[in-house]
Amino acid sequence: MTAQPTGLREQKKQATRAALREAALRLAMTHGPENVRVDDIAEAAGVSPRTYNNYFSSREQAIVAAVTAEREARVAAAIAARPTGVGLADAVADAIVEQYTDPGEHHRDALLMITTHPALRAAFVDTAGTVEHPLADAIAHRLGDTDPHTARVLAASVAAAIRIALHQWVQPSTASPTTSGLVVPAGSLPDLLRAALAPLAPALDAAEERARQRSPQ
Amino acid sequence: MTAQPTGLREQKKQATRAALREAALRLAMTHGPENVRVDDIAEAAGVSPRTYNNYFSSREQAIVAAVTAEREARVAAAIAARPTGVGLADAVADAIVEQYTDPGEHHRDALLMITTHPALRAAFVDTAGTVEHPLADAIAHRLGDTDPHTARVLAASVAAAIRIALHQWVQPSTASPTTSGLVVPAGSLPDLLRAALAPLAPALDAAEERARQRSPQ
DNA sequence: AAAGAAAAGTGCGTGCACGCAAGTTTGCGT
DNA sequence: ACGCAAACTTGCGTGCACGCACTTTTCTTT
Repeated sequence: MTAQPTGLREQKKQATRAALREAALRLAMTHGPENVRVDDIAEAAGVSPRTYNNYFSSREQAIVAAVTAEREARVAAAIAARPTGVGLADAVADAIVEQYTDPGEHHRDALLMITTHPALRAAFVDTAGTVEHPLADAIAHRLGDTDPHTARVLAASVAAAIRIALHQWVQPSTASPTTSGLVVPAGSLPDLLRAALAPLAPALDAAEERARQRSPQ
Repeated sequence: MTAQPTGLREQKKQATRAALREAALRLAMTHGPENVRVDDIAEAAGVSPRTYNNYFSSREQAIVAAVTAEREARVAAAIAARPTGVGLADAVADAIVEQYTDPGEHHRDALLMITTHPALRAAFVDTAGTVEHPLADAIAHRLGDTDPHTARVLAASVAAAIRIALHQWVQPSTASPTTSGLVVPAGSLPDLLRAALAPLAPALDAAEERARQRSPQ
């Protein structure tokens, strides 16, 4: 699915993209994000500044992309990989948690830099929106490819939930005890993700149920 | 709620904001959006270009704001106004449809301009995100103000659904018949909104049910 | 293999977003 | 009424995003 033009052209494009985001991260780590201009990144990656802008529409995006690279596609693949027996809500939650838990390994210090710089934080949180389209495809396929509209709404909602979880995660923990007394002190990302996705479970399962009724067996 | 600093200061601020967005719309309508610079808008509104940027962070935002002004607050108020008897999902859907149906009246030609210019279209669709915070407050209040996290996720999901509906609405109608044969040919905005919100109804109602169980009566 | 189409890279120019450090207005306490 | 502190406005400078036209590279067709 989603046919790949697997040519030399696409290869080079991905190579350029990777070179750009890695150069961006490396320079940001060494000199600090404020002291890196796009010209520097472009030069380090061996392309013109204009080409840089053909790949990333903001400086922060390039830096953050080095940490979140390809995550979107992996999420979609992970959902597709879940056995059809498990419910849609669980399949989505498990796949997302799986893909969002690990990746900080090699980039632990990079994540620290991101969380300490507001502009990078915003860009990082915004990466949640990137999963929307792959996610919509994955959900639609799982719902039997009838009514892609529902899948799209659900995917957008899931993306929004992810965004909220990321937002809470990178927040400098303003653990303000509300009147209810119940405070979630910015826990681990997996917990935040599951907590954010939980309210959507009824919608996901209901959609699955409707799809099942429509095409029985 | 949401105390207003009701001073002369706030008054002037709102006046400036209104002057800016109306100037932006007027100039865009007469000269075309491409031929309007922020300096022109600022001059027409009687402020400096720098002040303009204190109110709007993009040129398109100012133009679009003239059409979508205050809609967010009105949505929140409309939800609060629904009787507590009606279910949360219906309350939200009704309030949103109510606030998104009418407003094009005085701005019919403005909307035509927006839909015909890609940059304005994007800005217009992005206004959906603005309702998120007021919406979260309204939903949280309706859920009894316990666990604001759920309300936030639901609000973000609703905002995402609105965004999708707006996107479909302003789309130049690529009515591609899918394999299922069932095609929604970019209908009226109320219909699109209800269709986009429908998949979220189970989640909204489930949250309401949980809130009811938690604090019975 | 050669030519033509398609797509990616590049240089340039323009308008813009935004940090910063003033200057100006509003609000509040006494 | 006075004056101080906070909020809003403004000018300036810097780096940036992006449209456009053009060159270079890759893919396709014959």
